[in-house]
Amino acid sequence: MSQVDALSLIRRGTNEIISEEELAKKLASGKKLRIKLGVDPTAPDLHLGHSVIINKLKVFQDLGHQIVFLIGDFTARIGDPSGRSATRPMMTEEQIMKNIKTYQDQVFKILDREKTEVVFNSKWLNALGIEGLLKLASKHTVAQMLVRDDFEKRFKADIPISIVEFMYPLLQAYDSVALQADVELGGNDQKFNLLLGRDMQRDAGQEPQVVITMPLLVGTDGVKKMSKSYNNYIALNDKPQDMFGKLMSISDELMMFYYELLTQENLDEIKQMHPKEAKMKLGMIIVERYWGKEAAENAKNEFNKIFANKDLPTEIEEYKCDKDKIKLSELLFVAKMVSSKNEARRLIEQGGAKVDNEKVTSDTEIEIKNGMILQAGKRKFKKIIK
RNA sequence: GGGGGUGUCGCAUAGCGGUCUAGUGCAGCAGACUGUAAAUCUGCCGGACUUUGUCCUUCGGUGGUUCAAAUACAUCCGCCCCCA
Repeated sequence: MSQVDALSLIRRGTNEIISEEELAKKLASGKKLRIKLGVDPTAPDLHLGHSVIINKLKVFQDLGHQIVFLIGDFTARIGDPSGRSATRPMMTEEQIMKNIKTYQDQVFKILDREKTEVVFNSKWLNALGIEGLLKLASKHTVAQMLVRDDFEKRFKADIPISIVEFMYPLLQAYDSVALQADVELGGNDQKFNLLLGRDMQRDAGQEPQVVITMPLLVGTDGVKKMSKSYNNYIALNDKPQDMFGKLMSISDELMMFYYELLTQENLDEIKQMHPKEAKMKLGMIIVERYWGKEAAENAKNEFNKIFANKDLPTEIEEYKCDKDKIKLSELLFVAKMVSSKNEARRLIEQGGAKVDNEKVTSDTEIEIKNGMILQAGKRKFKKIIK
């Protein structure tokens, strides 16, 4: 592949490349470049938002460069006290190890494991010691840190910023030095930290890394960035059907962004399609990527079955009930279809509860029949067995 | 170390002795409409029950004042600002 092609492939969907000339130069050197992505294993799973960057790593990997997947086990252990919430409880070693495992499982659905270098930043950060840390800190000023947009906003709004948060960018930048990264990828919100890596590498006498930022993927609500804490995310290990269903629930407008950031499809062609068809196709592409073609087909068929034809799902979770008669609200509650009996009563009053596809609008005692189907809202089903 | 603020239902805000389970917005849930879209509209949105009413539990923690406290007081904790 020519260098120009490679560059345009890399450029696709990116937010910013700092700088393109440097990247072109690095590519031209013919050297196998070291491409860094750092992730703190603070959440148990990755979602489509993360996958935007991982897909970009894949592009580099296919071009023959060395992917360095950095797991921030050290930084996770300290616990990033993000935003206004009080200090987050530190994560236990056990949690971190578990998260690391799932992270790897998910990342290697996209990347080639054999060709990926996995590193842990505790290796050099533990060795750094207080002296090393202070040395890093001494080269940077509070004013520099406050340049960072979110720090500045929070500072002005009198929202606390912990000292540890100030240290974070330093540690992340130091990771780049330790790894001698040629390129580092990150979300748009990481720009400051990534740039700091350049400075620190320069100080250390290294050639500064090229920084590539990717736009943040907007969550399924269509407003906020995709994040577990906003509960607007599609996890990479979501079941095929959930994944498909969540993708179908996004707005048409958002769908185009997803196409742009998550696929290689020709956007003009997609615009010609009926929105529903286009969304179906998107669902297929994404689900197939993580679960295979067969699972994707099944997810699509199941979707049509339940929502378009209003049929029952093929597989329904069972709940064993040993009573003969039970109040409907009670049953909904004990079968864990609602979180409280009041919620069950509300559901019933509003016509969201169905027994064997018959709407039940009063909370009466019902007879338990083996194999009867209980439905709460549009998407929750349980089969009651005796 | 001194001074001044502030802490309310998932989030943001209102309430500043009884009418407070607490108003509003966002989020969430259900229904209608649909393409399970989105937008819109309607209802709900602490828990329990012998359910049109009753009881229990919330306004950072604790303790007291009062017939009565989210509201006033004391104290502790967290956070912010100013001075040093």
